[in-house]
Amino acid sequence: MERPVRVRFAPSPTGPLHIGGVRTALYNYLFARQNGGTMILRIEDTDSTRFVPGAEDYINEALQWLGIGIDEGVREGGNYGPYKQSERRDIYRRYVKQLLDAGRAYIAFDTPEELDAKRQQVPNFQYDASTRMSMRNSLTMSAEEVQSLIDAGTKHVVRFKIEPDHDVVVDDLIRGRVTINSTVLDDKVLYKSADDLPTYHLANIVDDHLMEVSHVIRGEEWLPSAPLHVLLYQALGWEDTMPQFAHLPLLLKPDGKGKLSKRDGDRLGFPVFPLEWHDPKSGDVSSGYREAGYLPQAVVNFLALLGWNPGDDREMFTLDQLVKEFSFEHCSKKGAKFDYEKGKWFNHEYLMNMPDDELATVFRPVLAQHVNPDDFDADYIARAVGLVKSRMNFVRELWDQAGFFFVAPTAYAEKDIRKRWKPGTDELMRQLIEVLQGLDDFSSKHSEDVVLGWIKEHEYHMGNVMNAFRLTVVGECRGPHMFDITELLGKQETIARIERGINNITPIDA
RNA sequence: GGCGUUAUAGAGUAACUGGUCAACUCGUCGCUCUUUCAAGGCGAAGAUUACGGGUUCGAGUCCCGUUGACGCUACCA
Repeated sequence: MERPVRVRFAPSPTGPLHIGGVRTALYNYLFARQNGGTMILRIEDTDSTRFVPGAEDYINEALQWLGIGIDEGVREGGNYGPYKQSERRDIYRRYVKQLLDAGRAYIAFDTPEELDAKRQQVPNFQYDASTRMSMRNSLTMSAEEVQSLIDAGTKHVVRFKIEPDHDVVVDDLIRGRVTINSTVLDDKVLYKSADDLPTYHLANIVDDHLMEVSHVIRGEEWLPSAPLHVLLYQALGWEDTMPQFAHLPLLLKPDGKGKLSKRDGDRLGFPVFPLEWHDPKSGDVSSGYREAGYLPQAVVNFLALLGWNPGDDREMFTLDQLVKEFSFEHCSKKGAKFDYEKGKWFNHEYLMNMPDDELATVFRPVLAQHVNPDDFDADYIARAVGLVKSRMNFVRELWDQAGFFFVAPTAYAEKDIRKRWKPGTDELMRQLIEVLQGLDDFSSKHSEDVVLGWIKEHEYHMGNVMNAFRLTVVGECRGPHMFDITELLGKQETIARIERGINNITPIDA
């Protein structure tokens, strides 16, 4: 009964991959890797009306960025292709015919308009055993009549014929045994007339069977249709190899109610997509985690913990560690409100723990927006970044914190001038230049000793001197340890900045 | 409306098959370090475990009911 583990992530190319979809992909990947199994990427493009160009590439790029590797798919190939549903029409037709021949499905001629009208006049109308005999279908018409309509090119769909009053059981790896009575299920359309393609339900079951999928790991929104899928497996005679199901809790809006959506990102100011997305139709741009300065490891770690836990207090995990630790037993059943603040914290942690030279590499593109990075030594950039990394959550914020290492201040914070630059401060700074000028060793430790000694000797006010000093060098009163800054800047540049400050800063009367 | 899922501090989660003051992280607030801003360290506030019954010596953990939330209810996935 033990089958090789084969799982699939099966998104629709109807837009950018949603962050909730990313998590589903991640869990599939973790489970596959953990069991030495295969991760399949199947493109479910059976809704031709919602197809969005570029969406498929986006999915591939996003998964790649996050390190979620695919073993079989449109790009990767494999022995179970094609991996795009629109290229599997003939396969689906074969099984629709099988169902039709076996009397498990039937042809229906009711138009969408007729169905709408029916739903208008009959409250809670459902196309099922109780109503199907009053509709226009192959169950209520003669074979000749049906054939002639088909020959005349009349649009029609194929519906699954559900026998009422059967308890359908779904054994879910996360939720346990779920039982639904077949009476509440409707005769789902399996094959659409509109675009000559199957619906999700049929395509899904056929593909999962043919691709020998062992575990279906998907969002909770599919739980209500899982019984239908079980019935389909039975009708097709595939019950013995039916995959095991695991329905994941949904990602909810951080504040209010409902599923996390694209709009929440716009409204609350955080990305809900892994990568930036330019909508080809509307031209709208949606922000992405990558562009916002997130590290893929941080996004993966953050997402993994939304709906799963290791069973203890640990929360920092690499992808490989997650592969080892993941389990359905520790998946939560409750929808998780999207906690963006915690996401920021994860990114902060990852950034903090990154070696300075690596951080400098990620920072380079941001730096290039302001100066030419080649004008600076790689080591210089790394050290500058290392000094400020504790005070940011995103790579782009590195410029706000470390910009003064690359461009001398041209403006000075008014608030700080008001507080720290009094009449006479310029004279103090001239003396400071003298002191610094005399230093042969400009290291942080040594210059600190000397300058502090000088301040004590003259009984100057420590805060006033140091902050005025900082003002000339940084442009405002914030940043890392003062002498770490001057060590990196060097003697010449430090003194030049003090001089510039003396010439450009004038006291503001309170 | 129907069906299903679900319910532990503001948020994410712990608490093995019922047994010490319900734990951890994020966030919030305070203190500390410091020449500044962070980080770090220390600490605080915050939960009658949705509500109501029951079983039991004992229930967040078991049973019944109620309510809320979420999902599905398309020729969308």
